[in-house]
Amino acid sequence: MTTSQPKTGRIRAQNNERILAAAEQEFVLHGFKGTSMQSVADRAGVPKANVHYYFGNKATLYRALLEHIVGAWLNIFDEITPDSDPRDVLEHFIRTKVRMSFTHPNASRIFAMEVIQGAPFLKDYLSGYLRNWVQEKSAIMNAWIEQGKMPAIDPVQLIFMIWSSTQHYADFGTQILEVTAKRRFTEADIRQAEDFVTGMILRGIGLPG
Amino acid sequence: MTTSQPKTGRIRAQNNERILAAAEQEFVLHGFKGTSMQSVADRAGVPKANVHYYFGNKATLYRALLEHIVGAWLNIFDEITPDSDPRDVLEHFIRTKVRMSFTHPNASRIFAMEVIQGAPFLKDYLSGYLRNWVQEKSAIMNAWIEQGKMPAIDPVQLIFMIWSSTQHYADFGTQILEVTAKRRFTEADIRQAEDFVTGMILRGIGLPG
DNA sequence: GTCTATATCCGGATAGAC
DNA sequence: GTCTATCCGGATATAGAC
Repeated sequence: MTTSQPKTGRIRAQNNERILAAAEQEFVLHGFKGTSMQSVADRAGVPKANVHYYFGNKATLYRALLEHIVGAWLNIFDEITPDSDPRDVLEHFIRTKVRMSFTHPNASRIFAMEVIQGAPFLKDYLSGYLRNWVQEKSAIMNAWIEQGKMPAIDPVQLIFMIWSSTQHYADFGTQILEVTAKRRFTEADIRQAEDFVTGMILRGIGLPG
Repeated sequence: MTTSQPKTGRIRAQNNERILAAAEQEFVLHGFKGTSMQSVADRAGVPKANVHYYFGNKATLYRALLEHIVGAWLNIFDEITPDSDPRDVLEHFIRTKVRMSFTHPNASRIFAMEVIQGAPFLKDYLSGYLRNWVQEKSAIMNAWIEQGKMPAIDPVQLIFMIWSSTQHYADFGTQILEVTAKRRFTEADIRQAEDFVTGMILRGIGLPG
């Protein structure tokens, strides 16, 4: 027979996905050290040896996951230019980040745990790419301020505040659910969070809608 | 002195402290599952068996640490009354929380990791004490709003935003240091963060200084 | 490519000497 | 009260059958 097995890596790609998805769950629940390859394999529905076959070892699997997450992150680090309207750009950025916190909470959580533990795998990313990104965006915001399109607000502090208040809905989602006595979030909850954070920050800057 | 050995548990109290301090470091760095009793013992400078002698098992040690942290937390959950001035109370609360993030970052980090992982040890605390606390404070803020002392802002969302933007300096301290290319935080950094967060939130509410 | 069986090591917990 | 020696379950990783 030519073969009943697709010669290319269709099964491979499928297993790769299954393992990464399972790893995401396990790493969120138990952290890097606390996660066992066996639990990842069980959740993915494959033998443990296959996880090693696909990813070699635990550190490589974890790194692959982080890269996957950071990669998706960078896509919403959209194009802001000095000619943009501050209110439009910031509102779009905030709403996107809030929504992502609700739709992809585990990505945010794994990133948060990595940073809380001292970013042993992501130090280079933080001091390299991310630092550069912050400097670029800060420069643009300072241009806005000089052009009188926005009051004088420290751009770096502003970026930290946007990150923290938006990611909170992912990282502390458990706390929010418990405190508000909900079982899960609805579309209305997402809208409410979006509106609240957007409103607070734009008024805080001095750019009310 | 009559004896060179204190007869009471002075050594015991001392060892207790050393072990708890070591545990705090280890749990922050490696999480609950990832922390070994051996590493805690090594950091505390005592044999591993002594950690078991003092705390029985890992879960009990971890619980003792969480209680210690949450206990310190509750003290700044100060007395807010309907007669208080919103601006004064909120400013005091925000400044205190920002400062605590810089002075006791590990407490915040352990709490954050616990919540991110689904709060397996703290669910009762979140759905019990903390939910109640949020309801109380929300009721007071709603009273302020009815009295016209403050614009109509959702108190629950406001509390989440204060938590997130203040704790960020502890939980994501590593990221902030890397992005700003600093080795550690100074008193000036703390003041700047305090002023920024206080200003943003008070203006966001509609209560500028 | 896939999975079973296993080598090797580490972690939690305790027994028992001092 | 303190610490050494040890038990045992479980984890990473791999060898080798299929």
